[in-house]
Amino acid sequence: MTAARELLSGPALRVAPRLLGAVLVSDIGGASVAVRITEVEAYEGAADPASHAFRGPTPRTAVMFGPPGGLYCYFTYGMHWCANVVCGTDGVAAAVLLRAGQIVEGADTAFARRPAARTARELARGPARLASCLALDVTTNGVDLCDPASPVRIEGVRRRRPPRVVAGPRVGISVATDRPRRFWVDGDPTVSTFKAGGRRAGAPKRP
DNA sequence: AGGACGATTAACT
DNA sequence: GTTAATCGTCCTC
Repeated sequence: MTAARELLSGPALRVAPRLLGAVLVSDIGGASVAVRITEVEAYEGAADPASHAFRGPTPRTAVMFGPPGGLYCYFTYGMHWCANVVCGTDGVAAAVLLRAGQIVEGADTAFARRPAARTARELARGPARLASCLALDVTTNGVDLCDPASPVRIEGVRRRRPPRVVAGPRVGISVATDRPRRFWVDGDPTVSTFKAGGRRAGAPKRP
């Protein structure tokens, strides 16, 4: 196994903070776009009711049950794609959702793919925005991020989490809030706005 | 075969 | 602060 894949293998809670600062590179449609990851979320498999893999493997979640280093892309809300890095080993479904990042290469292409973006910092601020900047969709589902021949690759995965990492609750999730599973680079302007527990910013749910 | 809903975003008031 | 857009997936007949 390659060193990079080794670093991507293991429980999502351990791999997730490691991805902060790593760079995802996409070579699609003749253009190269790269994003430095600034915000992620950990999704475990059977033990995590918020995970797509919670109810066992399906055609959609097959990649999540595959080898670590895979790219799991899924379609949501009838219009958006989001992307995960698969990290589970031995048939255990686990993945890290890529929530936000800073475009470090191919900004012109990213702007062309995201006409609504007015500034560079909002290009990849949010999981669906990040995916669209890199043209991640059904055609990239399951690609091996550790294969130099892949159209999408990951570089610079660290052995330990970088400095200034903060943890908190996942976004858009109202179950399994027992512990923080979202990690981001503190103070980074590309990190998405915080929305806890399945509702928009505001007071926590009261019984 | 039918229907509810979502790991979201953009555009509103 | 609120809400529409829009459709694949999965659960329930």
